[in-house]
Amino acid sequence: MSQISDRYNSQEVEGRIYSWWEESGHFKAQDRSTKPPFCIILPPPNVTGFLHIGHALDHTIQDCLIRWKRMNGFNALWLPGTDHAGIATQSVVEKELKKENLTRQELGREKFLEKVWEWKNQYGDRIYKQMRRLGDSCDWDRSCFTLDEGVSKAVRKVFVSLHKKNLIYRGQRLVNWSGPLETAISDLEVEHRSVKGSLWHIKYPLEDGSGYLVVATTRPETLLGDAAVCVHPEDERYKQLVGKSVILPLLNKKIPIIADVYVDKEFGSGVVKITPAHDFNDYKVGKTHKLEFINILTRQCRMNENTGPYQGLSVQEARKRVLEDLKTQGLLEKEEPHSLSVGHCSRSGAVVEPFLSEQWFVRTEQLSVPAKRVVESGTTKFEPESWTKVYLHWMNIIEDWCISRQLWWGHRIPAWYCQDCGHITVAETDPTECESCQSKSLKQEEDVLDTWFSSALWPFSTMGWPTETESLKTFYPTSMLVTGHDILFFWVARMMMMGLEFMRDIPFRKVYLHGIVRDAQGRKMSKSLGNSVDPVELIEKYGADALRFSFLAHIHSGKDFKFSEQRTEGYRNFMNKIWNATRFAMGNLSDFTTPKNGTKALPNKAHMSIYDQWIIRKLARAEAVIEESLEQNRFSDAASALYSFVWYEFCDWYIEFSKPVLSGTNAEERQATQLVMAQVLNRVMRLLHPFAPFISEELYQKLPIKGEACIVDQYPNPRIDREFLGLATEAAAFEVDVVKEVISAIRNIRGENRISPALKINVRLSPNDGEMQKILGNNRNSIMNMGRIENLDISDEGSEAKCAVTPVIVDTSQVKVIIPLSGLVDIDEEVKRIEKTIEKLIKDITGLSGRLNNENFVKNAAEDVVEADRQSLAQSKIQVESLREALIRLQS
RNA sequence: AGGGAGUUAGCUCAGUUGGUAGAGCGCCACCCUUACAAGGUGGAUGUCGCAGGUUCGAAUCCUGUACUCCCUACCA
Repeated sequence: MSQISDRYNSQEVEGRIYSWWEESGHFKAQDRSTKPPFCIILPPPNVTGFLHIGHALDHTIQDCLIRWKRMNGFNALWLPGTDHAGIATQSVVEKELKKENLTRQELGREKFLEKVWEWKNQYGDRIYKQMRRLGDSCDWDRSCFTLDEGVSKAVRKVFVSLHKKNLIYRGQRLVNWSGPLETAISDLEVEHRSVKGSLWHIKYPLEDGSGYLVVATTRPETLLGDAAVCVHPEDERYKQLVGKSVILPLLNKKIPIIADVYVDKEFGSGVVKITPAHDFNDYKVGKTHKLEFINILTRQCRMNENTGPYQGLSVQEARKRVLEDLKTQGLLEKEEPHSLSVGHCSRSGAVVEPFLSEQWFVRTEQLSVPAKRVVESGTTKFEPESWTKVYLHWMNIIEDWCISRQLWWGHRIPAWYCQDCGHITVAETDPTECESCQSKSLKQEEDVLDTWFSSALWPFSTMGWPTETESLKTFYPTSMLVTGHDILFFWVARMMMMGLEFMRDIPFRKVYLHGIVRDAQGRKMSKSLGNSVDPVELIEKYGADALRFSFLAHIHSGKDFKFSEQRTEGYRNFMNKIWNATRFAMGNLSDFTTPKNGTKALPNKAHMSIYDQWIIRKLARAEAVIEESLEQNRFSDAASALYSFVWYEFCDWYIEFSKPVLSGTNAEERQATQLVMAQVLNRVMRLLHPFAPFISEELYQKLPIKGEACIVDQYPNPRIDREFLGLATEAAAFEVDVVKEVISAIRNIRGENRISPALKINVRLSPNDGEMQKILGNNRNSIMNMGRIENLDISDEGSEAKCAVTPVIVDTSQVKVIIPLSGLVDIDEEVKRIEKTIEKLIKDITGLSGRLNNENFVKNAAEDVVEADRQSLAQSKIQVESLREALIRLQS
C-alpha cells in the first residue's frame, strides 16, 4: 500500500470496480425473496440522448438510496429503461436527413422509421454506458425501452380499455401546433418567451356606415379569421352597438358585435377581435356565442384558402402584408410598442400556433379523483411536502389530455377508420374488418401517442403487466419515485392516474422531487445558452465519487441548486484525503494479523488508548446522524456528518494522536490501536459507499478486516456491533477534550505570534489539581508531538514573566498554558493577542450577566439554560482574570 | 392574474421543537512537521431583506412591506 500513489486515481479504479460489481451480479434483485423489497423505477431518459447534469443529479440520489437499502438487507431493485422520446428523437433524425437534403415525407413513413431505428440502435446504449460511469447500480437485465414489444402491448391494452370506458375520445379542439414539425405538441413542450411586439389599432367600419370601431391587436394577420368583435356588456361607449355588425377589413365580410365579460374595458380600446380558431380565449368565446370557427392556417402554418389573396404566405409575411394593406386603406390608426409572451416550440424553436384540429384525448375528470384522494390521505407522500399543494391544485384544474401527435416515431394509435361506414374500430390486435359493417376497407390512424402516454404506464408496464408477474407482486407499488419537479404534472400525475386505474393501487409510496441544476448564475442549463456541463467530463476530471458527493452534499429540500465545479474539486480533495488516510493506516498495519472473527473482533480493553475510545465514540455519533438523515432523505446532512467525521475527527485528530502509539514501544497498545483503526476504516468505507461507491469499494478491498464486497456488506449503524461501539467511555472522551483544548491553545499562541511551525518551543502546563496533572502526564507524547514542543514542563511552579499565557477550562478543571517568549518573538504580538481575547470575553460577560441579572429570564427560562449561562459566565470571568494577570507580567 | 419558494459571511448555502449565528469555497498569515501542498496550523468576516408585534429572550412564531425566482395562465 505504501508504494501506491499518494493521489487517488479515480480513472484507474472506476471502470475496473464497476465491471467487477456487474460480473458478480451485485446489482440484481430477486423476484422472490425473503428480504423486504425496495424498488425505484428510473425515470427513462431519451434513448438516443446524452447523460446531462440533471440526470447525474437524479441518478446519484437514486443510486445512493438503492445502495443504502441494499446494504441494509433489502431486495433492492433499480429498474432502468429508456424512452423513445417521440418528438425529440424524430426531430433529431429529421435534422440529420436535412443534411442529405431529404425530408421524412420524401422518404415515406416506413423508410423513415427504419432510419429512426437505425439511429436508435446506434446511440441506444450510449446513455447506459454513461450511467455506468456514474456508478448507477441498476439491474441491467431488466432494462426496458418504451417501444419494446411488452411495453407496447401494455400501451395498446390501456388505450383500448380507456376507449371502451369512454375515457378516451376523439374530437376537434384547439391545440398547440408546431408548424415545422406539423404536429400538436403538449403544453410541456411550449416555452413562453417574452417578446417585444406591437399593439396595432385597427379600424373596423360599422356596417351602417356611421363610423368605425377601433380594435387593438398584437396579431393583425389573424383578423382574416375573425368571427366577431367583442365588447364588455357594461361598457357605456359601446353598449348600444351590441347586436349590430362591423365590416371585417380586407375581406369585406360582415361580422357581429357581441358582448362578453371576458373583455377588459381598460385595455386597449376596449374592443376585442374574436378569432375562435386561433386563440385559446377566443375559442371559449366562440363556443359560448356559437361563432364560426374559421381556420386560416395550413398544417405548415402558412395562410390557407380561407385567406383569399394572402394564401400561401407565412404568418410573418401575412402580418406584413395585412398591415400594409390596412395602411393603404387608411384603416390602421396607430401602432404602439407592446411586450408580450409568446409560446415557442421547445424542439423547433418556432412560434407555436393555436390550431384547430382533430385529436385524441384522455378524459381526466374521473381519473383524477382517486389520484387526488391518495395524496390527500397521505397514501402517497411528497417530499418536500410543499409539492402536495401544487399537485392537488393542478389536479383540481386539470384539463383533458391531448394524447395524439402527428408524428411517425412512437406508438401508432390502435384505431382503424372504416372507409365504407366511417366507424372507428379500436382494438388490441390489428383488426381485419370493421367491427360495425364488416368492411375490409380499413385504414389505421396515422397519429402516434404522446410520449408521456407510455411513460404514464412505466411503473407497471416495465414489470410485465398485463401479465400478473412475480415482479409486479413483489415490487408494485414501488417504494419511491425520484425526479425533478419540472415533470410533476406531465409524468408523476399521469402515472398516478394510470396506476390507480389499471393496478388499483398507487404506483409509488413516496415521491421525492429534487430541484433543477442551474449554472453558477442561476440560469437553467441548456444547449442554446452553452452553459451546460458534461457530467462525463467532470467524472473524467474529478472522478465519479467527487461528482456524486457534490450533489449529495448540496441538495436541500428539493430546491434548485447552482452547480459549481469548484465544489466538485473540493470533494475530489476529500476523496484524496480518504485515500491517503487509508494509505497511512495500511502503512502502519503491515504487521497486523487479521482477526478470525472479522468485524466482531474487539481490541483488548485494557490496552486501548483514550484516543481509541474517543474515535469510537465519535464514530458512533456520526453513524447515528447518518442513519437518521438518510431515513429522512436528508442527504446533505448525512454527507456532511461523514465529511466532518473523516476529515476533522479521524484525520485531524485520531491519526495524529495515534502516531506516537503506533511508533511507540508498547506492543499491546499498538495492537489495540491497529485493530481500532482497521475497524473504524472498515465502517467508514461502508458508511461512505452509497455516496462514493468506487473509492469505498476499492479501499475496502485493501483493508485487513473486510467482508465479501462493500456493496453488499451491512450498512453500519449504532446498533451493529454494539460491543465494539460500547468500548468508548465518557472519561476517555473528557480526557481527549482536555488534550485537544490544550493543543489548540498552544497552536493558537504559536499562530498568533507567528512562531514558525519549524521551530520547536518550550512549554509549561500549569494544572490546578492532581487530576489535571495526571491527564497531562498521560498525554505528554501527543501534546509534544502536536504542539511541536522541545521541552514540556508540567508543573504549577515557575515564572510567568515574558510569557504567553492561555487559561484552558474544561468543565471545572483548569490548566494554564505558558510559553516563554523571550528571544522568540516580540512581546507586542502577544499583548495584542491577549487584549483581543480579553475584549471578546468581556463582551460575552456583559451579555451573560445582563441576562442573568434579568429576573424574568431567571424565572422563566429553562433551568438548564440558566445553569449553562451561569457556568460560562463563571468560566469567562476566571479566564479574564488570568489573562489580565498575564498581561501585567508581560508588560512589567 | 393565480399558486409556490426564497431573501443569513465576498460566493454557494445549512440552521429540526424560540436560548448569545454555522459549513464549504474564497480571503489573510506562517509552514514541503515522512498519509495527504488535492496538504497542515492559526486568523478575519454577518443590524440573519425592511418595519411592527408576541416573548425574559426572535434568523426561528405572527402581521405588514420591498425585492428575487419558479410554476400555471395570459392582456387582445
